[in-house]
Amino acid sequence: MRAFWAEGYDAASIDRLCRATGMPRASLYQDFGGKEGLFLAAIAHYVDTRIGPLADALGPRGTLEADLSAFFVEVVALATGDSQTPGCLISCVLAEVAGANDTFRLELDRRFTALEDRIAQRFEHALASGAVTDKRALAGMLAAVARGIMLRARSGARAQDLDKIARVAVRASLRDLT
Amino acid sequence: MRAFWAEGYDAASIDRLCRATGMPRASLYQDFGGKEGLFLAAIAHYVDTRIGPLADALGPRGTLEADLSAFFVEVVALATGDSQTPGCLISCVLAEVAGANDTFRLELDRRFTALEDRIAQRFEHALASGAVTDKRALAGMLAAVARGIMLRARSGARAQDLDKIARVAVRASLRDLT
DNA sequence: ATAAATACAGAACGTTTGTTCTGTATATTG
DNA sequence: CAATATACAGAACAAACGTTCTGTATTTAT
Repeated sequence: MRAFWAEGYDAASIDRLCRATGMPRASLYQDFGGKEGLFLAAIAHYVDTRIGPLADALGPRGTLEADLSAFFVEVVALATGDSQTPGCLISCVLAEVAGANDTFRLELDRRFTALEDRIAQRFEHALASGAVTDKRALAGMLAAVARGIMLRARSGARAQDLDKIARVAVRASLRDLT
Repeated sequence: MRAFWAEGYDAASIDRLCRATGMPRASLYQDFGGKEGLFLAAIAHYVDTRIGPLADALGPRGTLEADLSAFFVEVVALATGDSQTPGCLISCVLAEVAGANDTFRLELDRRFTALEDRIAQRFEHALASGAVTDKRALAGMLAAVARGIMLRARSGARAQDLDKIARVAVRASLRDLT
């Protein structure tokens, strides 16, 4: 997972992946069927271990504002926490290979949709069902900000600057609700 | 440019690039020095022909709201206009290879910063200099939304849904200004 | 027209790629 | 303990990679 994350899909060679996982080539092909299968397994592991906590921060635990802020704290931490793996495996790596590979494009769509659903669900909990705002569009907007933050981290942006962006997004989206 | 955009950096082979450009291999190496140089030239051409019009839409031409809306119309059009090249060459392709290549990471940072500067400049024009809002953070937030839209288009999202996200972002950011 | 320089098509280079195969060691099971 | 299956390390594979080279057209400039 970390090899794909740091270097990208094509640049991470089977040799390197074997060394990184401590896995013999034969077992890798036995267990995952090939590079594509290994990559999809890495994505699944990434979602379990990295995106999971991030979605959990949405709660509901506290106020809507507190939960959204906590979510973005996790986003920035994931994007900048390890200097060897800046950005997001899904937004920065899967998104590239999704251009020419239908399997990967569908996987990307599934993972993107899942996060938006999770954010929209938090809004459903917080707001009267008759609220004027389109909750799915609002969730999509916040997910877009999160992904933009991931991309910006890939270019080496400081966590402090990304935090500012996140705070603006949370405040603006809350004002949009009224 | 379109070959890199559609297939990604590594997947676009020199053979394919020669066929796509109608350029002999020797001339390609003569004029661009190699694959990296050709890719950087493709990025520059992309900025000139695709990002330029998008930045021009920011004006100032009309009201702040009208100019921001026009900007996002261009963003969505660029992201979804050609089904063979979904998303953004910079946000979807350059961002991946930036993980393992310092030249590309610096290039990514330069291009990202340039767009944020352009958006911030539009805010400087519209707002009293003493306004409470951090214009750079607000510009960074809108740039993040634009890049999130580019990513979402890479997964096959419909232009109609991306437009909704853009409208929410414009409205929320304007409310944040007061 | 003649000389110098550039442009070109394609073969050739050595690597590296993803994948499969071979033989041996290690577990597992009855 | 014996028989069978699994796991392993590394060789071997054809294919594709980025890059360089060779010889021949084509253009440019005097």
